[in-house]
Amino acid sequence: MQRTTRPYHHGQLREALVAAGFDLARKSGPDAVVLRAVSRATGVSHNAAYRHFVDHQDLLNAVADRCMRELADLMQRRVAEVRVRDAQRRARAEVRAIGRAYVEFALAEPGLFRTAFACVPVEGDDLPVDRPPEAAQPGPYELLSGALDRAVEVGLMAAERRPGAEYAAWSVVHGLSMLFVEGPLRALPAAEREHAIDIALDVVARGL
Amino acid sequence: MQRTTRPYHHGQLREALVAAGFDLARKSGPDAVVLRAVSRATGVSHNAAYRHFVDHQDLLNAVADRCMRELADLMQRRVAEVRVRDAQRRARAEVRAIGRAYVEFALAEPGLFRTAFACVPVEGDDLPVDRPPEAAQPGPYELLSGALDRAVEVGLMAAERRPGAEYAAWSVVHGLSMLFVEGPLRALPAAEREHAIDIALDVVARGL
DNA sequence: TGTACATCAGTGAACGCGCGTTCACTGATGTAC
DNA sequence: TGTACATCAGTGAACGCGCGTTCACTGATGTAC
Repeated sequence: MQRTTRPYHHGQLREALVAAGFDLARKSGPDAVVLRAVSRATGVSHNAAYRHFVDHQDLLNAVADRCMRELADLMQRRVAEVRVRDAQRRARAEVRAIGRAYVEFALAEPGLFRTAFACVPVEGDDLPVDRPPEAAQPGPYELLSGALDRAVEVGLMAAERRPGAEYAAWSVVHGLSMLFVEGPLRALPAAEREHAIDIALDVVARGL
Repeated sequence: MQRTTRPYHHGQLREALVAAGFDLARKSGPDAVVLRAVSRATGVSHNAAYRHFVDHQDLLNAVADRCMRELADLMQRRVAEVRVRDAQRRARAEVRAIGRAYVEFALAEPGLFRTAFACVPVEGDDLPVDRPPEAAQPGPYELLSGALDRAVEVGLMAAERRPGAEYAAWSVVHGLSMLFVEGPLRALPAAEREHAIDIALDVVARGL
């Protein structure tokens, strides 16, 4: 791939720009994902990007999408690691793994986490145009909903408790993440932080 | 106060600048609280502010403090409105009022809410220097902790559940606020949103 | 009561920065004949 | 197989913007004598 003399036509410029934006987001959060810096990092003039994105916002959306996908990937990986036989205990472990993965991601990759939520297309809104390939992959919300559905199927959770449960679960992990990543709890010692996360997840698990 | 010819010395410039910043924050969030706009709104040259703040950051901190105080005020007002005799039910209603007030504030004043958390001094960190007058007033965290303490005193909540309970409660309301104010749920219809809030608060109440 | 003077609280012009965006352009590529 | 030409994907210079911050300054105020 890496040639000594880069050809005039890059060939994968869009992907390269998004990747560069992703790196910038990881290091410094959403505000660092600016057109000029992204072009600079890709080694391309700063308006080449306009061949692939209509806008700065358009680029930021693409980067945010990738951050969101990264979060979903971690959640799926953590769910796949669950090694429990008993169906009910398994369902419980999976929901918990999803919640923990959410917070784990936020703490391990604050820049990506903040970028993922910096400029998301609104949930449930009709997507702008055709984007079937990546829309097919389940996002964090779908993963959580699926896990809760399984908890009901398996008898772990009462069916009448199911509607709206995802909002409660999502809120706790999102709140924990925000408070620890960029909120007033960001300086809490790691041990105390882990304890707080455990307690919060317990409370929700008990409430559901 | 309002004289036709403003005297050269403003007299209350610091307060006036913070007030202008507060208005800007209310309308357009933390990013709108910039030195020049604040000075402009106050009718003063854009570096007069340097007589009262060392920095742009310093000004933003002062505005954020005021936003946080506004949030705490609403919480206190909502708690004061609770009209329940029975001690246990009262404690429960107060905790709930605090949680609801938090989300209510975020939804009614998204700009102030975001500003309050845009650049908060870290919780538990030793405050920069001498600021005894406003440090005396209880912040949102203190109000919540107090309400939970009362729930234990009154026998509503088991004492062994108390440690860390504020993290769980805070996380839910903060998560709800973030998801609805600037997160992926910001376009949820109001009715569904209220329902989601109720359910999430129920879940936590049951879990505690 | 008057006055010199230090100090405080503003002003106005200017600097440099990085940004998004637009313009006219050039180099590379694909395709119809 | 060759060639004209439309189209695509980059370049480089420039514009205008608003910002934070600094500089030398001036007007107002308080205080020692």
